[in-house]
Amino acid sequence: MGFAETFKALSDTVRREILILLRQGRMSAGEIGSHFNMTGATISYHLGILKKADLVYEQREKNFVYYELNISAIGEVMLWLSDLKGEPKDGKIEKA
Amino acid sequence: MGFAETFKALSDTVRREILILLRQGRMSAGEIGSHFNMTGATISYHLGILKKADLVYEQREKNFVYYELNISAIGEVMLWLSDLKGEPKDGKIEKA
DNA sequence: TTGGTATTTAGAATTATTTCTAAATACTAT
DNA sequence: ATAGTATTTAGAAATAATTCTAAATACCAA
Repeated sequence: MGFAETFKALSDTVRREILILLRQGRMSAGEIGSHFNMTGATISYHLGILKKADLVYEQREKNFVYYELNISAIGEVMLWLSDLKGEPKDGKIEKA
Repeated sequence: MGFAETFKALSDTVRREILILLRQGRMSAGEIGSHFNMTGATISYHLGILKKADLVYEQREKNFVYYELNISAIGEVMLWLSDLKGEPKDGKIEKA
């Protein structure tokens, strides 16, 4: 999975807003873009980063591309954080 | 708090490794640096970013600066993620 | 096929991030 | 006060990220 990619994806405000939009359900690239004051090319760039981070996946239908939240990837990030919060365990090896 | 700053801080591998080191308890800047193959100046730069993101706080003693995890900031990130996932915020679980 | 809509890719400009060296600051101890 | 240790700051170089315009791809409909 790669936490670097995942946290990097989450570190951009536009991308976090895209994820929040997708809480309501899947949405086409165009509809996502209509919520922002940026070109479709830029939105496509951000969607690509979210997809590479596995935070969303896409479904192609007709000539639309729909994006949807990948809940389980979010769960993995939460696990990493909860482990960070947890009590120190001797000898435990952590992956960054 | 600012999630942009927080996720940006978490998006760098060195900084995530620093946080994992700090699970064991507070550590001076120098000791943190000794775990990495980078100059003290670079470590200081990363510590500054973690501090601005509120992920760590510092305690000055003698001529050492100790850094410590800020657990509650990690909790806030987890809340944001759990909200994205659509989980109930309390223990309240609604059943039909 | 031709044209239209949806989306992505390529390339370039701008800005941000990471890292270093060198210098500065802060504190300790003699 | 002087020297020594710990850490940060400043400035510069290299790399990465974000955004745009223009062009390309993909798919549908007549």
